[in-house]
Amino acid sequence: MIKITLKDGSVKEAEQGATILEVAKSIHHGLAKEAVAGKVNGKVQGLDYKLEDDCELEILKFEDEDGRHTFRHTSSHVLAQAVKHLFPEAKLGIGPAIDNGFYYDFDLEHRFTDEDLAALEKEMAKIVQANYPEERFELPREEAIQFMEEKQEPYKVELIRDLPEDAVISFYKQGDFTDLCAGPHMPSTGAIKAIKLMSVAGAYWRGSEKNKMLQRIYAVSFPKQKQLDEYLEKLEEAKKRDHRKIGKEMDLFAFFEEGPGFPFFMPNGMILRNELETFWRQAHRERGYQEIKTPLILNVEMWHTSGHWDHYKDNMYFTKIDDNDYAIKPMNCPGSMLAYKRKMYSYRDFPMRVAEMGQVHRHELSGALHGLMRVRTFTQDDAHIFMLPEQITSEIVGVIDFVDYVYNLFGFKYHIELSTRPEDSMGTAEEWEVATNALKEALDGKGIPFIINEGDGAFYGPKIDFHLEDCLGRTWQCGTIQLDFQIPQRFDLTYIGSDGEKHRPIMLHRVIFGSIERFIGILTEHFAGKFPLWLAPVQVKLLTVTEKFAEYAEELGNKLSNEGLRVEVDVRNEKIGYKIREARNERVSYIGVIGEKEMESGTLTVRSSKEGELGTLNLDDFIAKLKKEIEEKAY
RNA sequence: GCUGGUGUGGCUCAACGGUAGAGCAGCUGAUUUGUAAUCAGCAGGUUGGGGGUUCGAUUCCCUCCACCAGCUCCA
Repeated sequence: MIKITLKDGSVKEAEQGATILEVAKSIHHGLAKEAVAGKVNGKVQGLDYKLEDDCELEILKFEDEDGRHTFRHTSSHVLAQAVKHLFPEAKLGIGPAIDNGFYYDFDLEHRFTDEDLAALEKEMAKIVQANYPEERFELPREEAIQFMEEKQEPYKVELIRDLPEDAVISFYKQGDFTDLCAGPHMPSTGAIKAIKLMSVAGAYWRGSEKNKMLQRIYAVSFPKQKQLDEYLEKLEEAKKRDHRKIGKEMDLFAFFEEGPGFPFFMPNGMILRNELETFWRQAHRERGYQEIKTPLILNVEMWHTSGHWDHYKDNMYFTKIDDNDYAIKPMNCPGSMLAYKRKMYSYRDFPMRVAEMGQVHRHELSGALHGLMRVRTFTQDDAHIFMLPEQITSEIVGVIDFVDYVYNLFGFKYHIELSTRPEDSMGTAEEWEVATNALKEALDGKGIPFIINEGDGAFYGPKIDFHLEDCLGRTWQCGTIQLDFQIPQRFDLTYIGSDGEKHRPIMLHRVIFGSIERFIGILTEHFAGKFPLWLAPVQVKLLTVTEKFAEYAEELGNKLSNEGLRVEVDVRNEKIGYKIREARNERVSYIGVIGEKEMESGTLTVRSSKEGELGTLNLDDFIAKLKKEIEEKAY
């Protein structure tokens, strides 16, 4: 007998060699029914995995992330099997589970159409119906290669060849289909009751644009049809929050064919933007930042000095002035370096925090543009912090806290990534290591979890990235902290130390919002257009029941307006239901209805976009409520 | 940039080898109305641009542009 410690801490005895499924059955019949995999001493295993020693065991259901991955990984094999049935000439790429589903890559001359996807769904249903058991087997390297060569799967052969010498090479067989796979898998294909093939997209083999582009089929699967229906419904709901849709509906911003990737901000959008900037300036003043503004265009020589010419010119726009070459800035740092160099500094001046709302232009690939999230001109809420070596950690921590404060203000969830040295970079390995460690230590010191994003740093230094989610759960980098030993060298920045000698300052680049444009995109989707009151383009809209009350409504409107509130008054000769409907569609924060009883009692009947009906309030109470809400930046 | 898809009045969409239609929005008039659409009338489009096939193209073909999904890239 072996001892199995379960997730709740209880200990269960079982015969040596018992499978996870058998243990699940012995705990509860229902649990065994829902089980999709197990976690043995922290490692995910299939339900048929035999427990040989004392261990910790967690039974995984579809609701558990690891369980869901196993379920969908098996789903991807079902997809591949279906494709092989219908398109035997298709060559297999890879087919992993991802956060919200799974995909499989195929190399195939024929292009998958919507009709093909429908046919594949049917074929997959047959495979599920057949309930093929998943049979695992291992092969030595040469045999494995030979096996896949015989099946004419060149991509699989390449994968096997690239596996480390000592790797166990395993395969999973389900009916007439066998795939190279580390597993684990479901015991059989039968549990995958609901499958939806979502889309086909091109994807480079192994993620490199130098390789052939394969066809990737994205899909989702669930144990129950109902779960799939709910998922699809949720997706539809999420799409209603899309900032491109809401931006149009609320008239916040616009794009025109004349300027792809160049957003126009409309009056309502400018209110949001200006409120954000006002808040930003105040918050920076409180934290000891100065503010500057540097030009959009500087000569090309300077971009050689900064290193941008060598490492970034494909993303830059250029222009000529009097036959001399100039570039439009893609980043604010070089301008900030010139500003720094205008005078001498003492170590006593440090840390020196210099902020800039800087508009930059970058040539992004046409296919990468996405509403306000990725544009070709955007405003970074930039700052450069010049400091002494011993100030590095406290400054980084200060910025992390600043970002956290701002994101919490909106109730954002975020995750942090640490991006390390890219292939195309400046500086020595030692400098990169020191800089990377400084960032890492600051995060570790605060006990903040982060993931490492290898090779994704800026060309001049490693960075901490703060990622926020959009309506579909896609994440976008917003805040970033970048430690830079390179650009201060290139511009020969100095300060006078306590020893009277010249030294090189350490510099930090950082943004909080990241880009105002992207941040507004995220805000819009996060709040579905129902912005916190302090940001709302229209805070109050007064609606008259009939034209009789127009004069009184205008008078109230003026009073509210004089209190600094953004007010509109709708005195049109329309039914009150119609006006309410319209105001709601405009996502006005507070709707005030004014009719006979309100005029007599000097009140208004209020409806909040977030709280619904609030009843009848007198004007002073209403103003006080709104002012408090604005003051608190409540959301 | 790459792969696939889409492009019809301000918005959402219909039609289709025979020269475009609806709803909403807009304008005009009537209605004076109590919590998500009052009624009627009017106006609005060289069907993304260019080229080709055809007696005839919005429809078929080519090309360019933009947008959407994904890849690559990134704030």
